[in-house]
Amino acid sequence: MRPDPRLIEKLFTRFEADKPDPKTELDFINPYTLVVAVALSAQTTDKAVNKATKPLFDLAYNPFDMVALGEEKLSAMIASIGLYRTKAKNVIKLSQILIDSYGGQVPLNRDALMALPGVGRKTASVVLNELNIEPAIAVDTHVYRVSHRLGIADANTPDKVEAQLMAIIPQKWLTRAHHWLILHGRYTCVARKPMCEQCIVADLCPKISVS
DNA sequence: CTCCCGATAT
DNA sequence: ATATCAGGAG
Repeated sequence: MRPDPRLIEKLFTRFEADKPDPKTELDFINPYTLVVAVALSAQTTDKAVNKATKPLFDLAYNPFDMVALGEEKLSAMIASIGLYRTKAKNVIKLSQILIDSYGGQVPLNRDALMALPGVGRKTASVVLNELNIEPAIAVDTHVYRVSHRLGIADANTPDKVEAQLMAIIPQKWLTRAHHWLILHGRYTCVARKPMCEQCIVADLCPKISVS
């Protein structure tokens, strides 16, 4: 694996000028709603999640109100989202754990977050990074695909790709890099038909596509 | 590895 | 019709 340092330099310098302070496109109003929104976003677009969480968070923006709402009603409110039954179950369980073990607050460390049902490494990374607890590269479908195509990672699991990215990306960009890679993947280096004509680093891209 | 799963783009 | 979308758990 020999990533081209000029590619990262060019891509991130452009993003830094264009979008110096990127943040998640998921709507949330506090750490709790951030955890829930990210957990709901698995295999689902941010737009679809936001559409469902808008009325939901109006009713329940803390674990107490969420548990009071109950799994049945929650399930109905997020039925437009993929994998909604599993997610409803997880959100209720997770909320109950926050009440029982953390006084209704969200524990802001990786181990505690990952112990919550429906919260894996990727979701924990998003939360920790978004709340500026610690720099983290959440390797989702976009980051995985983009990293492979750009030739800045070649490992075959999200965890290994994360390690490669952490090692390659300059410290000053670590916190924002994950947002930038997602934005690049979501709007330019899209899965089906990448828009290489409008890509800032097309000239440096090895153009290795991934399935 | 399989299952969970609706909305949207192609 | 089918691939894809801020994955995680059994």
